[in-house]
Amino acid sequence: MQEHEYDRCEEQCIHPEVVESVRTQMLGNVPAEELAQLFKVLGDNTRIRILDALYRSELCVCDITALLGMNQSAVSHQLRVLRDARIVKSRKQGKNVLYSLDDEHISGLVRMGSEHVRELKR
Amino acid sequence: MQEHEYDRCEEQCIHPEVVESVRTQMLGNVPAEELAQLFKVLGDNTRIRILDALYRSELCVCDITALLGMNQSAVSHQLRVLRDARIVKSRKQGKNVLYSLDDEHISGLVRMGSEHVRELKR
DNA sequence: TTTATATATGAGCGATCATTCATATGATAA
DNA sequence: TTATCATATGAATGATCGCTCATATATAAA
Repeated sequence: MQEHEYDRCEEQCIHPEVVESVRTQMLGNVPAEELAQLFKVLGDNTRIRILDALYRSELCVCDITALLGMNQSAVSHQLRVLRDARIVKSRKQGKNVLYSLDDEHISGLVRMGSEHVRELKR
Repeated sequence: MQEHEYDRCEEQCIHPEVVESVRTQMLGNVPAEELAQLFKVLGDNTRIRILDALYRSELCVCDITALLGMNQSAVSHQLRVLRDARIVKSRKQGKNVLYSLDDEHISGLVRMGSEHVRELKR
């Protein structure tokens, strides 16, 4: 018996059956990467504050800039990241560009995340 | 009338009433930062794959290492990040350390995020 | 005890990213 | 047209972050 070999972590890991079973159930590489990418976009303080604001109302860039108290260029750069991820959408109105949330899943994610954060406090 | 001043974007922004109303509703700085921090932790391919695996079964470090096909040190470093964020918990069993999800909100977030990603495909 | 194995961790490196500055674009007003 | 204003964007920079390598700790077996 080469049970010695089967127990080596480097090659076979400790629980080969469990590992094989989990492997067949797991997300593919592409969906996992896309999911990570979505969370990465949500994982920034400035972008969260923008989404929190847009959750309350459609806003133009300079309203957002005033709300966050930061540089207009920085806000526009982050809006572009959110737009590219199709988390927000925009429409033009005269000289202004009005932004709003693009998807109801996003407010759901923010709400559920907030709940988790609140839980941790206790 | 100094409407000129009130319309300047730099100081007053375009829609002062909307901005004031939104400002009173928004998350405080601390909760917003905590929320961003949570999403930041979820926003990495390796960590998403670990959570996806742990969602299926409690696993020891070397099972996870085998599943992801990567270096044990890298896995341990990411497990520490997840543990610090209280997204996973661990228990010792002999020489092994078994990891599992710490909170039901996390699987909810992953499920909702996956839905969003799936929506975008269409 | 000594040896082997599972996991954790610090330092260093390269890559990514958020912000700033300067400037470009696009639209309105004069 | 020209001037002004709202927004977008490229380049540069400093900070953050994930991975690797080496090593430390801890448990179990010999």
